[in-house]
Amino acid sequence: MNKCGRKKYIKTNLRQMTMETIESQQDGSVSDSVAESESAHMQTQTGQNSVPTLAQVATIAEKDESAESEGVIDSHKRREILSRRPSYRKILNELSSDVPGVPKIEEEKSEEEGTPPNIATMAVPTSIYQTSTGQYTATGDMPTYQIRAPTTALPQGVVMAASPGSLHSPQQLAEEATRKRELRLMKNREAAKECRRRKKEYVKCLESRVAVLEVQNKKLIEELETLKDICSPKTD
DNA sequence: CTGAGTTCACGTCACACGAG
DNA sequence: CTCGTGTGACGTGAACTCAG
Repeated sequence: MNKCGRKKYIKTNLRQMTMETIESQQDGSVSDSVAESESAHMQTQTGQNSVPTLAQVATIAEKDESAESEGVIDSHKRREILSRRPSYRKILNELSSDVPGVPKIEEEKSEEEGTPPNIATMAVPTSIYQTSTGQYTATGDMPTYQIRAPTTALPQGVVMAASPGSLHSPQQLAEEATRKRELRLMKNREAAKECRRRKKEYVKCLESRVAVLEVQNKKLIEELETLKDICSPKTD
């Protein structure tokens, strides 16, 4: 518990710092160009994933003090700023159109398994699911939509759609609402997993691109030095 | 060994955005 | 306009590392 508290403290402050950086970058001119957005986006990414150094943490602590004196900063405003950035997939796909070496992130859905596309999100989970209300396994206290859903490729929403005419009593309506919510949560769960996978892929792509560009840069510098040597007058 | 710090993966919520 | 999807943000737990 304390662990988490501390961790949250650091994480939250780091995030805040990152956001402040973004805000200061975009200050006055909310970026409408892709390039600007990209840089801001990248900062967030690295900010989120990198480890704060001691100095950073110290800075964070200082910032936190001032932040406390200011009170709670409008998180909605930050959200707005952050959410206007293009998704990393868009960025990468734009990059890939410019740079041939950069692969696109497509909705391949691991086609090597040869599974129909609509099965991907529907793969009936055999592992334990965790919800905010507790845990339930595939064999245990499963949500109704999983129990009833046959293992077909049909989306569960379709499978479980109750005939509209049969939903009259408040209880049935409540059940339907719960079922819809569970379904949405399950889909979102899967979507989040897929999203993280793509994000990792995206980061790897960027890292490899950096490596390539560094090599390229090094070569160009060497070439420049060589040319300088050739062109420079050999007096002395 | 233990506590603190870090990293990673996950589930959920909120929201933007595109399709119909 | 509504709905479904993608993704950033957030909170959490587990696993790992490391200094004392």
